[in-house]
Amino acid sequence: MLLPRRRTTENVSQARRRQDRTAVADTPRTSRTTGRRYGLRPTMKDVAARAGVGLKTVSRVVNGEPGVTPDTERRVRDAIAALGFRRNDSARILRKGRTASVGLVLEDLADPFYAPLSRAVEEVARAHGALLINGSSAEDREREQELVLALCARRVDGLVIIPAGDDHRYLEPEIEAGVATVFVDRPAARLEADAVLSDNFGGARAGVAHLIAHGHRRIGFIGDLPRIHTAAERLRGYRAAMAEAGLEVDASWVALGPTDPERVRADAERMLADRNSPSGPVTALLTGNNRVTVTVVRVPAVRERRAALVGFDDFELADLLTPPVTVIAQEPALLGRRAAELLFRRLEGAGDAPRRVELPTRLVPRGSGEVPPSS
Amino acid sequence: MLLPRRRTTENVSQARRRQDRTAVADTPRTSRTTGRRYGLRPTMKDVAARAGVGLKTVSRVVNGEPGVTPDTERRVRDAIAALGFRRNDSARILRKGRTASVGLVLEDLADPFYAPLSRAVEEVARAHGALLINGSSAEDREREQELVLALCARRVDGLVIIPAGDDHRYLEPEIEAGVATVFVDRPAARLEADAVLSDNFGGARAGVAHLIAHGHRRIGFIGDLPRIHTAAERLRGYRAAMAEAGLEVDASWVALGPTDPERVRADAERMLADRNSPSGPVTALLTGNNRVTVTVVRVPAVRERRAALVGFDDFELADLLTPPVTVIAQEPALLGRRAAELLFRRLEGAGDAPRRVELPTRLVPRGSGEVPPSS
DNA sequence: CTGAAAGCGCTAACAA
DNA sequence: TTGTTAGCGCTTTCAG
Repeated sequence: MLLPRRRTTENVSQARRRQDRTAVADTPRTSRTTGRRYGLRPTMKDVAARAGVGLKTVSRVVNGEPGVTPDTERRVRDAIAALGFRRNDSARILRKGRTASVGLVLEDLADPFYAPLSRAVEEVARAHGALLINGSSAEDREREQELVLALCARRVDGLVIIPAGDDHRYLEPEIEAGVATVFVDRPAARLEADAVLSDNFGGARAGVAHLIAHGHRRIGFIGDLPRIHTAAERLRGYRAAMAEAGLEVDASWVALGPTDPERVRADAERMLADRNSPSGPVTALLTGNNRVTVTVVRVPAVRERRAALVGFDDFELADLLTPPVTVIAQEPALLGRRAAELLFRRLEGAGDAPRRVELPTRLVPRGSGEVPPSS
Repeated sequence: MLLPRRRTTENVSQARRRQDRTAVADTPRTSRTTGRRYGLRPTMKDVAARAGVGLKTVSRVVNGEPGVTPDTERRVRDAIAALGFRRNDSARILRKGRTASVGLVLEDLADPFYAPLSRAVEEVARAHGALLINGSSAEDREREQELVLALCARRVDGLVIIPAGDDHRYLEPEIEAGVATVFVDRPAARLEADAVLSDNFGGARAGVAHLIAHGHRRIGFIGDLPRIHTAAERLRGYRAAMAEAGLEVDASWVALGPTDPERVRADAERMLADRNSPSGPVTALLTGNNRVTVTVVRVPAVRERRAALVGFDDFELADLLTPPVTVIAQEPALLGRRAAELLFRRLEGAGDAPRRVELPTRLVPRGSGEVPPSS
């Protein structure tokens, strides 16, 4: 060993010069202002050397552990400030095993429905001193799995997942290895795991019942891809309400698919004008989520109150549109908060059976859902 | 050393039993399905032992390095699958020095302006194989610093920051240590650093000039907190346009403050009805960001076209309101993309002087900004 | 109150 | 082609 023993005055540069002999020459840049080398970080050892104390003493000061005299502490703090030391959490994590971070996997960071959800998760994580690492699956199963496993390799303590995939058995070894996992908005597939969901079935059923109560008999449903749990549940709610009212559902009244505006608009216009349908065009629509709704509100028949509309999910400014949009409101922030709280309860050791939490939805009548059927 | 030397058949449980003698009893739970212990992860050493190969061979297989016979590789892969091994990236990061992750600090994950921005950053990060760690500052300087330093302790390779603070010198040691940093939406304060901004001054000036061109002389400005760079720049643009038209600005026409709806509504209504102002109430408003705008569109005078409105920032459904809202549009996704691209260019070694990129804004006339002044 | 030594799980360098 | 050794920077243990 060439390393000096203790209480030496070896500094960062000296220490690193040693290392440089073996290190890859990683574009060595130099600070224009201080002349200090870029990319070189002082370590606790450097701080210890500079302060003339042992390594462990520095560790104690950095972590606020007791048992350090004020004078020693001051010397250490001075050295830390002089060197610009910042603890390397990678090493800490490696040693401690816990990362104090949780992963969040959702479909699209920019979807206004998920924004409050992720903010809520972040708030809870922050309250527990954890960082949030997140990524979007873009509704792609492979990308979801890739992301989740990357987060597991980072050894996040826990995961909050809005699943895109339809088989989550790949998570079994991770969960067994101790990664707490909570699914939100949609349940896990082929895996027993905690889930926090909205009452999608009941919400959709209530929305359709509302339209029926306002005289509609021919009601269309435009929803998301059928493999998405929420889309399937809402369709089920739609069918249940129709059946309960003794109404048949014409196959042309149901359109599921991607939520891109062209597809949605085409389906809405077809349903509202369909002369080929045996029973004529629909007089009302239930839209399956906020992306679908904000497209359908642009359809002339809806704007001109020739067709009724109830949208799943509330959205900003819904009450200022013409007509104001009646919605089935979820509470995305609450979904996120409950999921994150459940996650941290698991991390604190709660080991009871996987739980399924279902949050109620709320019908908010604003006008578009109370438009009477046009003959 | 008690450790068996090589090609032993020691397995995870045996290895961990050793460890257990010293480990903190960390709520040892047991899987209900497999009986395997929770929280214990096989390591490369375990895999090597099981496959009957050396540690480095496992490393080669896991990292796709060449120089492993297909047969050996298969044995290693079998062992990996049997053990449910997943590489521990903490250790990898510690050794390699690079984390393949970037940090994003913004004001509020749920603000619709920042959502596309963060999505864009994520897309670019993903394209470069990096994970995104993010957090919100909630417009609080201390929380920003806390977050940024936590990310630095994690040794993120780079940072994209929407700053809330007014002094970023605390970042100097980090930047010198090699953390690439790009500010977006707002520049760094007291620090030379890359920044990607919108033309806030020019945008606001164009918006006010637009109102003046439509006959308005008494124009109010409702903006965000004056310490926020964008708010200050937009106010400056407002004043410039007024001055260029030879119009005096009454002190009561400018209101800066937090964007909570109560404050904003009160200011708007005061300005639009102010009989105390020497020159009478304003006939038009420039709102300083999307949060302010969505509150002001609810004010009766605006809805009834008794006052004109131009809003800074475009927002979803702006064109469907009554009247449709004229806006000065930024491109939040482009801001994010350019910032992230600049960041990765820095990470790839671009060492030229800090750059300041300014993106143009675009006036989108839709109706509310073309309302003539009411006498 | 303080510090030396061991080792977290991985990768880099160097043998064999 | 494969394996051995020496750390990465920290925390833990245990001895002063």
